[in-house]
Amino acid sequence: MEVRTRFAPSPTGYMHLGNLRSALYTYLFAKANGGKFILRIEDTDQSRYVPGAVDVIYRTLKSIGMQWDEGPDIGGDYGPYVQSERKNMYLPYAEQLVKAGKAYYCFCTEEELAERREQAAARGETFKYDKHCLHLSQEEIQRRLDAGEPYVIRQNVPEHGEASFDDVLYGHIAVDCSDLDDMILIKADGMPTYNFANVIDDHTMGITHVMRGNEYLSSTPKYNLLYDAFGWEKPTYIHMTPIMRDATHKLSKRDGDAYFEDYINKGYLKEAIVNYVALLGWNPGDEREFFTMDELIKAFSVDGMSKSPAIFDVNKLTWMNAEYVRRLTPEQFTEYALPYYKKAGVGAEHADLLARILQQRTETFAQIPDMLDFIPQLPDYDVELFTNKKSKTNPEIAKHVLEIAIAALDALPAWEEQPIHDALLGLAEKEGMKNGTMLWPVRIALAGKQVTPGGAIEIAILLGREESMRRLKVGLEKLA
RNA sequence: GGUCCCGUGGUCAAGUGGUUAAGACACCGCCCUUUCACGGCGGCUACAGGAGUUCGAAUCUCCUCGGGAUCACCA
Repeated sequence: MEVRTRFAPSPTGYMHLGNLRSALYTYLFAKANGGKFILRIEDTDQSRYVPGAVDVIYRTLKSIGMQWDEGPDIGGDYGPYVQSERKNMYLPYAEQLVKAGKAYYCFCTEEELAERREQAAARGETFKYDKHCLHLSQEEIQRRLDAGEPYVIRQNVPEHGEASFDDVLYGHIAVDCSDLDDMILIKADGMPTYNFANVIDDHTMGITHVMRGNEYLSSTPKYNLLYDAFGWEKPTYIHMTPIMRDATHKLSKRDGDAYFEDYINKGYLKEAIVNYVALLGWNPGDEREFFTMDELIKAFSVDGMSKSPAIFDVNKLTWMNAEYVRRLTPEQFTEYALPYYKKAGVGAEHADLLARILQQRTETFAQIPDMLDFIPQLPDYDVELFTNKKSKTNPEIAKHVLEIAIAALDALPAWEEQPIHDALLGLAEKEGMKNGTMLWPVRIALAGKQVTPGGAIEIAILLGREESMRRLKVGLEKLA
């Protein structure tokens, strides 16, 4: 039988990393088994409607290479794929259950329920619906229905016995039916509850493997009761762990860094995010850490999925992103970096050089403006910077170095890397000093900061002859 | 609170009765070096606790503790 999995997000306008990972595993599982990956939009809660939110889902999934085989935009044999367009499918199924005695009409109002719930709480008990309306006579039910009284349809959970299901990861999970509540299937407005809609949708769409968040672990036995009531074949269940912010909290929107978009905006590469997230809660069984989408499909297996939640470590994501950045071609690097050069006020005329010095030290592209901040304007720096033990420099030595460096550079016919390099290093040799002793003061004078991407020579090129000479002289003045 | 799930270093994790308990990130040190970074080498740190079963337990069982989920006419 062909494997069919589904990703069923609510359109909120953002792609939560936890959802992204669930979608990814769901996709990988389908593809690893030669199956189909279906996209279903769960938009029944119109109060949460966000314009354009569905497009965010489409765009994000597509951009990371997760193409669905059936979905709202491309159709398929099991449509419609938007839940709000399926809304009149559910009631008949519920009525079928009522006829079979597996569900029943309930006329208890929300107010009554709330009151009984309060009373139960006062006694320190957990409220459970008492099947009051199950015992209504056929005549009374019909009379109240005819009278147009509002009603819901509830699942009739057996009073005794066991409800259970088998999860690929968690194994056999069983609960006593007496612990289960008669959950509402159809609401007073005629719409299905999420739980019911899910069962119906998954079955009618031929979903063979239901992969979803861990939070459904405790309600799944009830779902299986429904499958049994219908006489349907149950899907295989695979419940997935959440991504955590720390040991006790899920990654949530309140943290401001729970969304895929957050990281894109911070200058992370989408491939790195996907790669990292894939490894949070799954491992390939070998030492590999870097995967393209195709490689993930080949390597993916449920065996590698973790049963315990994983804490999101931005440190490791950043490391992985840096690895991806280094693997870019210089041209690709420049393409990504360009907006950040602009932000820094740095032109792209030395793009090759910039890529050469920046690529090895860029963890996220958002770091670039800070790294280049000294280029548009010389920072106001302290002479203390000319002192460096390892390079064996101090203000006195620096003064001498700058004097001879200015003379030597001034005499250069061309402002190019090789001549500058030869001039400066030649000078160091002639003076009998370490290269560092020669180059430290020059770099400090050129950049006005202690840490720079690239060395004195690269910076001289980036600044150009005129600005470089000016800055060297400013440095000399500071030392006078 | 009831029910269910989870528990190997700071983090991700390998491990399925016999291992010096992998590896990666982070951290620390050294080397390289034109600062930083990259790169190379090395180091630190873990089986939640307790009973059992067994010749032998991170691995099996039970209890305790810790954490999470769920108990809606929300999805």
